[in-house]
Amino acid sequence: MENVYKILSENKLKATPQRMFVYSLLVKSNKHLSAEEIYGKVKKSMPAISFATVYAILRSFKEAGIVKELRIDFERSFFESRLDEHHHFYCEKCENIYDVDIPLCCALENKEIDGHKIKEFEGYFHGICKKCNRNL
Amino acid sequence: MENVYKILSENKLKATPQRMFVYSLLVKSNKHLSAEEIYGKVKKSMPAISFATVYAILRSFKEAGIVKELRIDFERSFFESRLDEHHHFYCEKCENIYDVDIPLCCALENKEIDGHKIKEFEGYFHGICKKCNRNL
DNA sequence: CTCTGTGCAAACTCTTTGCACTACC
DNA sequence: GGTAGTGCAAAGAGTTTGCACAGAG
Repeated sequence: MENVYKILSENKLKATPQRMFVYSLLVKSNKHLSAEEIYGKVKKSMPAISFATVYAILRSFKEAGIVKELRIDFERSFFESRLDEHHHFYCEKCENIYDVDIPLCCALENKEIDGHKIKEFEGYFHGICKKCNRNL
Repeated sequence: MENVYKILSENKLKATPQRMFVYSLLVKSNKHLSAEEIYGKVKKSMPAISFATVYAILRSFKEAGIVKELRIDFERSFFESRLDEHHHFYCEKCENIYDVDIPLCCALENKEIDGHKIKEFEGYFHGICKKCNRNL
């Protein structure tokens, strides 16, 4: 995980054990984790950690631009370490979030829409996932 | 507004003055309103209304499928009465939300992605709007 | 007349803040 | 050593709930 150390340092983030752990989690799990899930996982290794710290860490990551916050669910935020453009599918049955890797190109030709300058784009699909469809 | 009465009734929603008012608001303003904005506007005409009622009304509308809830902002939900597929642009400067009416077709060919069945799709753009760009 | 909707206050969830202590750099 | 990060408890924002009363059908 000296790689994690490097990423944090390069982004001017003090590489504390807590931060290293949280960032590794996000990279390894390669999924969308909620603050609560992160807290739960970190707590196993570092029982003293608090929710406030988890939130502080996630915020610092977000500000440094090394994680993204998603509001797919109406109740809580999810965080992911993937930074490249991709989209999300939310299954209304199992409530899982899947990455969607197709290009939704058409709109982004010149990074502009109705004169507004686009910095980011995310597509959000909503429906029933493959697995749940089979089990119907 | 006898039209509003009809829409509510058709959707098995008791047409109370509060509901008629809230629904008219959403249709007329033709924008994305937060619960707080709605509450503020309704209160002018019906000072006795409470937040709980606004939320109850919005929830009933959502369940009946006559409004949609958007989570564009990380802090609060917005509600809109437009039901057709369209997308949203969020300006990080003025925090305004603009409708985007281009088709983001490619993905939706057969209403399916990676085997997952798509019911809804929304594209979310994030950047600096035309107006704010001019004022930079 | 009945049953759903409304209004109020209090509860709940997720997230943030203030402050003292700790530990990276 | 100095400053930024951590841990704790308490506060804050948005939203929901429980319950009694009111009013739409």
